[in-house]
Amino acid sequence: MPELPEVETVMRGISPALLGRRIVRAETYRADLRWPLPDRFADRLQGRRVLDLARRSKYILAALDDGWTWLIHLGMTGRLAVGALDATAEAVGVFARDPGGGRLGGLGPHDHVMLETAEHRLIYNDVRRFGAMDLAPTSEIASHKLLARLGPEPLSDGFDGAYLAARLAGRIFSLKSALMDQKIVAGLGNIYVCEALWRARLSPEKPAGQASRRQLAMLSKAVKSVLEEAIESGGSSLRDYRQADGALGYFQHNFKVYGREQRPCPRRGCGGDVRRIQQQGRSSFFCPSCQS
DNA sequence: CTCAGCTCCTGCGGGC
DNA sequence: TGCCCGCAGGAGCTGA
Repeated sequence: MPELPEVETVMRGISPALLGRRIVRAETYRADLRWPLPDRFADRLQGRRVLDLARRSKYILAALDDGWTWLIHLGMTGRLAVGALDATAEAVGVFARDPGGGRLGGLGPHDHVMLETAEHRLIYNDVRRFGAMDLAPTSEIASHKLLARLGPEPLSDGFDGAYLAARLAGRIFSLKSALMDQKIVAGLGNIYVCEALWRARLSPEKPAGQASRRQLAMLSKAVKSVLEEAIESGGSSLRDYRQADGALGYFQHNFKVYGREQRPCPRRGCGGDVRRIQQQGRSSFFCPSCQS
């Protein structure tokens, strides 16, 4: 489900229940997600206090009080549902389902990890199990195998037109591929890549090395604004998720091109129709008449 | 090194 | 109604 804005929103959503809290109980219901869970995973979470919550790319990083960091990736379908155990606890049911009913009473299909603090229960659910969890020493977290080669955060100052120009010079692969490549920029996925390219009026098929400096400056700005708006949308609609299904994870976002094949391009005065093509086995949505 | 294609897994919606 | 096919928001791995 999640790209950077959704992961950011999930992290903020679980923060009230986890940050500064002690994990008093932890259980796993299968030994593997995408990869095997660490040895004695539940035991190693149990009793730990969460000192810090952060996001890097699409990973959530929870620093624990024993010097280890709990790393979470939601894959395609991972969700973290939070519910209150104590009637006095703050209700922070981001992505919670059936909050008033039996949800907390027992496990549902594809619930793989559960933990409790004094006041809340948090359940990791992942239908396709492309998600991942790991434990790594906090002092070495940046060199974790999954994080070490990630490119810059798209919302950081280091991600700009000059960076893209340097990184893409001479490259023959497409702009779509470039933005999807986590080593070039970390945290984008299929949806926001399509949206950013539309916003920058650049074709997903354009060879990356052929984009001008000016176009790449526009593109970096488009990436930032698309993500910022999505985070803002997620943050502002956070409360709605208390009783919403996780399927709304993309925040009833009004995508301009994603999923809008054959519908009119929403750009004023364009008049074109959105097309869908396949690139690297993934769908790209774009408007051929205003994106080149 | 570069890049395209395959792969893991499950569920859903559309067409016949 | 039931079956088959294509598709799904990720990303590591393989091999040309």
